[in-house]
Amino acid sequence: MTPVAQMKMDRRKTFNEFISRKRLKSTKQRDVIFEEFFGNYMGRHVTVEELYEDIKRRYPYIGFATVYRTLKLFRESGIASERNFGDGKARYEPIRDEREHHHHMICTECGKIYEFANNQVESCLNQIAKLNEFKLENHKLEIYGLCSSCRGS
Amino acid sequence: MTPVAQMKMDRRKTFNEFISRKRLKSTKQRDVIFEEFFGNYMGRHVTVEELYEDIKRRYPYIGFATVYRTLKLFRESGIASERNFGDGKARYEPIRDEREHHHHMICTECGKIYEFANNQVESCLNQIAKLNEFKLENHKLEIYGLCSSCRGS
DNA sequence: GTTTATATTGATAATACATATCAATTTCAC
DNA sequence: GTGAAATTGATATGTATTATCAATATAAAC
Ligand SMILES: [Zn+2]
Ligand SMILES: [Zn+2]
Ligand SMILES: [Zn+2]
Ligand SMILES: [Zn+2]
Repeated sequence: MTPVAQMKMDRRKTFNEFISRKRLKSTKQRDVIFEEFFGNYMGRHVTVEELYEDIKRRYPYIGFATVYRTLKLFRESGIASERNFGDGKARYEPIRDEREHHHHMICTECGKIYEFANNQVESCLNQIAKLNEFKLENHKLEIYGLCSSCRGS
Repeated sequence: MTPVAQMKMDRRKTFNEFISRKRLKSTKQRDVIFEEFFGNYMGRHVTVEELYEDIKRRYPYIGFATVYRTLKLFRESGIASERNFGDGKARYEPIRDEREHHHHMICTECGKIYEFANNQVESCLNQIAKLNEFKLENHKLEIYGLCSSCRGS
């Protein structure tokens, strides 16, 4: 089994456990949205609208609100992250590796999103929180600017 | 003259220059909003609604949209920063010192906003951008968690 | 000071994204 | 299968922001 397929299976397991722990129900719609999200949007940052339009083509009976609600469930269960890059639209990305933690560079010209991780920054933030007696729960770090393609033009 | 008063005068000058450079007009409303914003909200992070409610008490003739538009002008002219801390409401803060650059810690319990600055983080971000051939225009860094008062409870 | 062109204003409508409502339907423990 | 409870999809509502526009204020030209 490929690592990606393995990962997808792990997320499915996590989600199923979440569903049963919370006494929720598994439905056809949730299955479809899971498959679409973890099948086609690995490493991407999709808006609810985009995912809905995508799914609607093959599953026109699936409603808008259901996609919203399901992505929220994905987030709650810890298999997806919600991101917000200042354009007013929430974006979701599948969590690939629980230990993986990354931030984003967003090109203000073409809108492309790049990812990066940096241990030094992370430890700095922990230190800063500690210094201020602040219990760090999470943090948000984004770089906005021009990507290598766009800065040349 | 106190440093704060001096700073306020500097911002006023910058704004006036912006107004005349862009061939805009100075109005009674803009004066009132400037006075209120730079008089009572130094070091704070005020929402449009809050500022509007505050101003309305003494200047009921000033409209909602005007406050929105004026804060946007403050931002464009470089005398105010717009911030967004994930509650869906834009916040504005007077820029105290052009060289000053800071980020925020937001308490998820009481909503209090703390400021911090850190040179090491800044140089890390510059390096990261450079490494990815990314032309850094600006960046956003926030720490969410519990402040010292709230973590104790 | 008067005229005139243009920017501004405030009330309100419109937009955009997200959430709430609710009757009909589906799921699942029994 | 039965019934309680969750889910669904269509739609309404909420919330923050922006657009519209006629009336007004400003400032430059005269
Ligand atoms: Zn680009
Ligand atoms: Zn990402
Ligand atoms: Zn607190
Ligand atoms: Zn600040």
